[in-house]
Amino acid sequence: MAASTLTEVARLAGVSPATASRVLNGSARKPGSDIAERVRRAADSLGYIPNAQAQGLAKSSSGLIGLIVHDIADPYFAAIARGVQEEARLQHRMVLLATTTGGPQEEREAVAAFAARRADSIVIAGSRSAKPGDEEANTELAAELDRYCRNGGQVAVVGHPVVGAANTEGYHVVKVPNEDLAAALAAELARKHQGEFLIIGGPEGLFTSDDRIRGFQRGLADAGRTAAEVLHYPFNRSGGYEAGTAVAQRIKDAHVGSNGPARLCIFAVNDVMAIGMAGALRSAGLRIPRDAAIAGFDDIETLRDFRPELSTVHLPLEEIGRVATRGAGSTLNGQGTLAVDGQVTLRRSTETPLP
Amino acid sequence: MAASTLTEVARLAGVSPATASRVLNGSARKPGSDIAERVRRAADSLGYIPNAQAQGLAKSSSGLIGLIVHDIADPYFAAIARGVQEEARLQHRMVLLATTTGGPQEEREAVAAFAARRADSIVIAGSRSAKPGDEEANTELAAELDRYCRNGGQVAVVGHPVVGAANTEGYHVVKVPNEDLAAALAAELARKHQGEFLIIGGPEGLFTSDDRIRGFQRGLADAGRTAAEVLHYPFNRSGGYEAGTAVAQRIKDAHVGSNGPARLCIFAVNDVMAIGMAGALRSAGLRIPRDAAIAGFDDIETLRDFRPELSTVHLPLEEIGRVATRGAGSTLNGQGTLAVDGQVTLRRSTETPLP
DNA sequence: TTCTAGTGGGAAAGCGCATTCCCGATAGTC
DNA sequence: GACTATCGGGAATGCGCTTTCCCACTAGAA
Repeated sequence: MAASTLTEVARLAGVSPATASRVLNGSARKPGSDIAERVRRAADSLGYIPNAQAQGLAKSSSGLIGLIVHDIADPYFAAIARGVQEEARLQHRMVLLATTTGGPQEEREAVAAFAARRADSIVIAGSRSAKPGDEEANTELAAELDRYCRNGGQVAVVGHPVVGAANTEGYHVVKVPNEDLAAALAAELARKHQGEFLIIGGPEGLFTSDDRIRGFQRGLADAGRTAAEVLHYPFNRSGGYEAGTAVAQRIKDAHVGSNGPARLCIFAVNDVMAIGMAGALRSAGLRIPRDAAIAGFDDIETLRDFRPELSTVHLPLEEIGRVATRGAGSTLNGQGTLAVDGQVTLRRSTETPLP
Repeated sequence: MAASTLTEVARLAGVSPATASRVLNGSARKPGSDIAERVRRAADSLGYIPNAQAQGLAKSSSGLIGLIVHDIADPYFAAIARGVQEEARLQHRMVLLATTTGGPQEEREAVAAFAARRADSIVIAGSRSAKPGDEEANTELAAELDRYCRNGGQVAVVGHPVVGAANTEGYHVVKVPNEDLAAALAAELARKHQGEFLIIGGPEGLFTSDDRIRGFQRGLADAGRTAAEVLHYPFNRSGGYEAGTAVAQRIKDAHVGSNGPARLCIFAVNDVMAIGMAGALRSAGLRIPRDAAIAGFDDIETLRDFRPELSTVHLPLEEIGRVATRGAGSTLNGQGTLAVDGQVTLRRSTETPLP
């Protein structure tokens, strides 16, 4: 038994397919109530489910929202995804998920796939990158997005515009003030922290990472401190852990002469890296904040149960997901920049330990 | 400018739409290489992207996999989603996401929406429930699934069959031996733990929770221990926290007379509840494992960085997602039960503290 | 009464594609 | 060389639905 069609419903109700369509799927024209009732009963008894593909084809719109993340199991993306999902539900749309661990090339494929499915809008949450090898892929991604927009699609990018993307109508950017927030964080930390600073960044060329690094350095400079050394590691927990093992050795070495330099303050450009870092330091027998201070960025939900409580910059992740989806959902405001704000949040990991 | 169509490509290449279709979208018949080349060039120059909706309509299949979870930001579901996503990519399909915080009613809607989109298969990861008010909704959900299967859809349910679902062809269950694993956990804990046991469960009627409770009790009984008291709270972190505040008071009261009873051992039926519980106890000034032992279930990735290290039952969550997707992807093995296994994993949270 | 405006329903034309069927041309067989 | 199989391409149909256009009919105005 194949799923029953609108035509079958119409026949059973003794009306034309046109009328059945008008009754069952909101149309401007409302058929008479007796007829409507008859159609509805017929649909019910047949267990009619409209074929969204056919509807989409006829109306050329699909009720689909494409979401691109690097890794859905990363708490950062998961939180954004939750926001997207919420807003999508409000708009009676469904979310189409794509994960792209592998950079612009995969993102381009995802955009093409979404375009093929005629998604109404696309939300790109993964961070943009301008790594040396990625120029071409980035250009292609931009071209793909451009084409998608010109065909009436709506795009919202979280954090940073896609390199080289034309400022087409339908192209939105959810602006996250990464740089300013990182600067504010640095300012706060500089106030209460006398020792050196160390920055653990993602790969060079990753905008989110670069912005935060730049901001942090600016904050330090404004506070009259010397620039911090920057280490580059993968932009995930493993990267943080890796960095941590290296840093742990340094810290120990520094302590050798005893009466060593003041405690190091480490800024990891996102929370998962900070968590990895903390894990590595702990494995090495170091304690936080006793032997080093650590701060992260994002304020992912995981931090709630992480100890020591991690200083970070709070970002309204779900809200970001909602805003992006909303922005990409209504063509009303045309192109434009949507903004969200964050907040420096100091916790125990950067407190000065009692002597 | 609207997206270009196959017909336009064909015209530009000077061939019929049929030929263009055969060239661009893998057909059994391969047109001559010169013609193929011409078509491909035409498609390229027009930036042709096939309309998946139309393809789906014509072929009546969509390349879509529907995934139903309670909350995509919950680490448990996020991990499963990652597995589903991986496998979907292998199958060149896309994942359609639905979150249903609200029980069978919403799940039914999600299934209907997936059916409307003609998803090739559906993976249901949220746990089944048989709460008193849910009978009707459950019946409807079962009916909806049944209809979906009869129309050729493939369904994979994680953990527990949907109540009342007919054993239709195309209906798969990924069996998780919750009960046995919980029993094994209880056995291990009974060996090293002398004091009383306490079980923090989810709402009554939630199968996953009930199975684990039953298993744990059985394990205790087999070890000659008296049955544990069971408390019911919401099946998430908040539920665990709530339970924790109540339990903290008990523990303190018990200690009042000093020389009180042996340390309590708490089994929370999933890790997020265990984490919430641990958080509440810590807030109340209690320490783990000094003042109480805690064990969870699932071994979510978050545990890796949680302290104290939580004893739990390891479940291969990503693998579960993959297996479910695979099972629901190939109609080869027909209906049937797919199995995964877990492993009791004892860590510090249930160790006996040094006196 | 006659004409117009308005109303409610149906017929039919797509939406973009896959696919069946058909047909001309070429190759192969005796 | 006549006949059949095979191949490569095109015409046409249909997937299930929306929407425009058209028509019959009723009601109101002159």
